[in-house]
Amino acid sequence: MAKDQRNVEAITPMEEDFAKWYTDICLKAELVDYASVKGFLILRPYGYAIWENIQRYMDNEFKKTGHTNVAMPVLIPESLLKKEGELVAGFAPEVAWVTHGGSEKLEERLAFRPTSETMFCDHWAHVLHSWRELPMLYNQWCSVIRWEKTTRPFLRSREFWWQEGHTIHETAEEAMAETEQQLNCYADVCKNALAMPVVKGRKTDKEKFAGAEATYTIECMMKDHKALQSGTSHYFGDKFSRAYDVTFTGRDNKLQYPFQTSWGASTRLIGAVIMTHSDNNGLVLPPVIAPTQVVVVPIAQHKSGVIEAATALKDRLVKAGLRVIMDDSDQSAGWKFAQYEMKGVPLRLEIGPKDMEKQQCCAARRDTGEKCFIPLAELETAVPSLLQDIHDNLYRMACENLEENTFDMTSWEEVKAMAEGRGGFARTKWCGSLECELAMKEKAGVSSRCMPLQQSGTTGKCVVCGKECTTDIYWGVAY
RNA sequence: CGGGGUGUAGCGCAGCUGGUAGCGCGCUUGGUUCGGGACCAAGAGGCCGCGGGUUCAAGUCCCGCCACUCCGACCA
Repeated sequence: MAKDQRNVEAITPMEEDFAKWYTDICLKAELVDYASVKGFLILRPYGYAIWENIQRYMDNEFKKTGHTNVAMPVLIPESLLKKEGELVAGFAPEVAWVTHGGSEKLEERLAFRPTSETMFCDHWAHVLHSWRELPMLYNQWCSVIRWEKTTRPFLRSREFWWQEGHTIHETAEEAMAETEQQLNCYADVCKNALAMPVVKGRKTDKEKFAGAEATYTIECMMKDHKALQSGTSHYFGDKFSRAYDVTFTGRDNKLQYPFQTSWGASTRLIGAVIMTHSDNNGLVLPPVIAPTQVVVVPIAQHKSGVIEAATALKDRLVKAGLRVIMDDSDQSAGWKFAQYEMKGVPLRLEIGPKDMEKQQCCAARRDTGEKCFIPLAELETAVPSLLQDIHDNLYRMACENLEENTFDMTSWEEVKAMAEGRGGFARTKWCGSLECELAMKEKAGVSSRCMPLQQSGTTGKCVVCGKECTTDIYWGVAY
């Protein structure tokens, strides 16, 4: 009836079709729109506001550890891009090229950056002279283009927005420490801002970044038990320095090559947040990144004093430092409830004539749907504390999902059964050979996610070949 | 790149065997409503994805293309 008439507004339940559920949320929570070029996205105001909050939070963290922001050009001359062989080989199939300037054909093709290592190296080759100038701790916020074959909002698009940190250091140890520090930074951001637990680990040679000596990753588990790589940190050694001839005079007065890192996290994090917390009523946002943390809905707003009471509520919370809106539009209260649930607003406050009499308002949590009454006198303490509870609860539920769907396994047959069933992460022993890694993909249908930083230290048998080995590794089906 | 699905109003769709479009939601205006997706009335809104063909006549049949989407392969 009324419900049926509203079907247009409803989203596909995740149990029915997880992929459809996901894109429904992206569109109906008004995060994105499809652009006119395949694989390109428009971040709508609400989606961009989420990204801005993630950006602000991360940028602040980067600055705490001495990083500064820079801006590099979007175009890379072909000759520059090709100086480091592995990087070119890795990215060649997905580089977009500019071939004309106005009506004239260019002498040399220009690549739209798929990542900016080459330009940072080129720049450092110009400006770096002495060990005294090290380390150089740079970051840039930008978009990059990779010509992906299949695309999905936030998870894989041909253009995406991200930050890429690039640093050079005097010693390998320092660069390694930086790589690790930034991996931990990402994990902390996930926990404290996005309420997402991660598995920290190192990628196998097969899965590591083109040209890197070591790639570290944070892997998240989505509600469908698939893995999403949500951030990476790379250690390059002096490989790029040598390829691009970046040198400095060391303390010993000899010419040396600096050691380099890069690390990145993108708008994919928004996809991760969606698939970690959201439900069949729509988006669920952690309070730290929610553009609107509290929505005030006046009830029976035509009655005298209600709008004023709702406005006062909003003003007090804004003054307390929260992001709050009050919706006195002509929609029915029920419509507003559903609408702000769709948009993932963490907390809704209702105030009507009955509440005004009792000097209270009604609070409804987005995460659990629970309602409670807050005495108006306690507003400024009760609301922030509720928001904190919501964050903690989201994190706790995401941890449960990760833990309950991570399994210790000893044979590829078990892993296969899991992958084909409810999914999840399989934690096994691995001998370290490419053959066994490939076999897991072929036989069990999973790819290696990472070798967790926390290794058990025990000895066991490789999940494929049965050889004695010590390395713990995670496998899963990935986005 | 391979396989499937879908393109008709802003959104979701109907339109059987050809006769140049319809429903619901949304939108606009006015009124009554408001504690879980309100109701009444009057309106506005269409190169039926694009290009060819067949036909007196094409949303409908045929061919080609494009876009979106799902599943693989590939892939930060």
